[in-house]
Amino acid sequence: MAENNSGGGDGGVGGGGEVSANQTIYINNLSEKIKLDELKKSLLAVFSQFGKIVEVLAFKTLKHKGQAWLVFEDVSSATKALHQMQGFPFYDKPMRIQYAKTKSDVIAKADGTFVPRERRKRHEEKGKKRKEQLDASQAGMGGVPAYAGPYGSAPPLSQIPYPGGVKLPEAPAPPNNILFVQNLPQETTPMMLQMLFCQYAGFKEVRMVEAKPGIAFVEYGDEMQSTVAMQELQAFKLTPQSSMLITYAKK
DNA sequence: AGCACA
Repeated sequence: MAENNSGGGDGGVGGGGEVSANQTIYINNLSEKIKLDELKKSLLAVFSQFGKIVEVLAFKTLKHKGQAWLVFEDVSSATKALHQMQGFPFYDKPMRIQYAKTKSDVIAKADGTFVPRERRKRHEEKGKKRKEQLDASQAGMGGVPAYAGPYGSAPPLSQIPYPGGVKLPEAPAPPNNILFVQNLPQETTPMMLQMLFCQYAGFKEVRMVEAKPGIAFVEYGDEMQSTVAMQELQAFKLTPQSSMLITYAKK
């Protein structure tokens, strides 16, 4: 009888340093040319499919550009996102995704373990090589009252309307009824795409471009309908190694 | 490359 490891390690042997599972994923190799606000909205748009997102953090400082933290409500969502979106071409650069090294403040505040940073920063110490088991993580935190609904006051980020797609700022196509699909595997046929896109209301037709393999146009009746299809199929994998990238077509 | 909490 095989015993499943319940929630513990997946068998992945990471190439780099290993970090344990976290509700927050750390993304780097992001384009640094994108405005922060757009970057965060686009990340939200593409990652909401994996579960509720509590917060998206990104910064412009030298040390932190090209990186973002995405806080999921559940670890399982973070795990799905990490595996499925690994290497996903985002603004023409493949995302590199890891679990964040530490718990996000918003999560710590929710579970009552939040410690203000001014105190944390002074806790740097060197020279101790001895291991000691000091994690009394179950110790009751007497001082901090935990709210019943910490997420209730947070804005429901995952419900923010889709901002306008994952696309380069120099090619800003306004929302319209035609979708531009990129990063399709070589073997994609119009029939495959039709099967996929015809599930959504207003579907009219799919056109592939023979001169340029890997892309397609999908037309809907109006932009509301194309937007729904875009949101549902964003990052859909026709093969395990390629996620499709959907934007609005340029007119 | 780079792990924070605007």
